[in-house]
Amino acid sequence: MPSKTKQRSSILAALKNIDQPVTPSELLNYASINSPGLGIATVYRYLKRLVASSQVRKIEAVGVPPHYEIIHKKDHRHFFVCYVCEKLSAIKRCYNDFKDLLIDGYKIKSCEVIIYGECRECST
Amino acid sequence: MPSKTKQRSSILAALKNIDQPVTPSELLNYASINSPGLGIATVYRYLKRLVASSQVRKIEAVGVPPHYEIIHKKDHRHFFVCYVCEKLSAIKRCYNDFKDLLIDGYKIKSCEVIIYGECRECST
DNA sequence: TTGGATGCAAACGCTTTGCATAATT
DNA sequence: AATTATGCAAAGCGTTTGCATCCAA
Repeated sequence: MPSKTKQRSSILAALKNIDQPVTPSELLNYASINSPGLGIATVYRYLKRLVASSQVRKIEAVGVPPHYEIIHKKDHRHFFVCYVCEKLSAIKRCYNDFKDLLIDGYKIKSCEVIIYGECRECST
Repeated sequence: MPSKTKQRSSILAALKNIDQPVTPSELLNYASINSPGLGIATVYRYLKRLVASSQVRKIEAVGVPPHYEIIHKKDHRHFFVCYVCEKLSAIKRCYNDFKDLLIDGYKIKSCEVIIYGECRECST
């Protein structure tokens, strides 16, 4: 079953199943269930393609490693980083556009909002 | 003049003079003018302290290396990344808070907005 | 048979750390 | 004298790349 050419579909399926930001190594672990022997290089190579083709979003936040997640529509999302448990999570989809932030002559392609604080579990 | 213990003041002065997001190596170059022989390790070590003490903000955006900048008040800023020239810049200070994004039980400490697109120079 | 996909290991670049030295108190 | 700061070089770590192999068309 783990034919050597079905690695990409395992990676993509993993991304869709998780539907939350994940790190490359987390993705490797998850996708390896269906694709034993999958290499980290393949994960990185495919993620790069997916980002380039706007199927996947790369999220870089302070204090946590880069995360990746499936893009559903032309949405953007807000992310939350807890500085106690150091976890990154998507907090909601948001269809607001940020035209009020527009500056003359600048063309907005996408927008990323990252909120840092303390999550519910760590607040109590 | 370049006594071995005035390195930190050179680094801090450079950050204040620039007053724009810079990479560690850019900061090294700039601070080295007043502190020849300054090492990159000292820059990283001091930046870490400054971030920990909330004097400096670290900005991580997709496609560009991490940048650092002086924090002026309890402001937050919006950043713009041009995907053509691949430069990151601060576009304005913003004193809005993001209470509308608040979720029950979450405590917001800070918020970062990064806009990706095409800058004025690259649009023309 | 030709081109793309993959795993492995080496290479890479940024960041951190160990250690000896030097400055500060 | 003890503590802290520094430069250098080595180590770390995540990511990329070269290359031989494997698979698909």
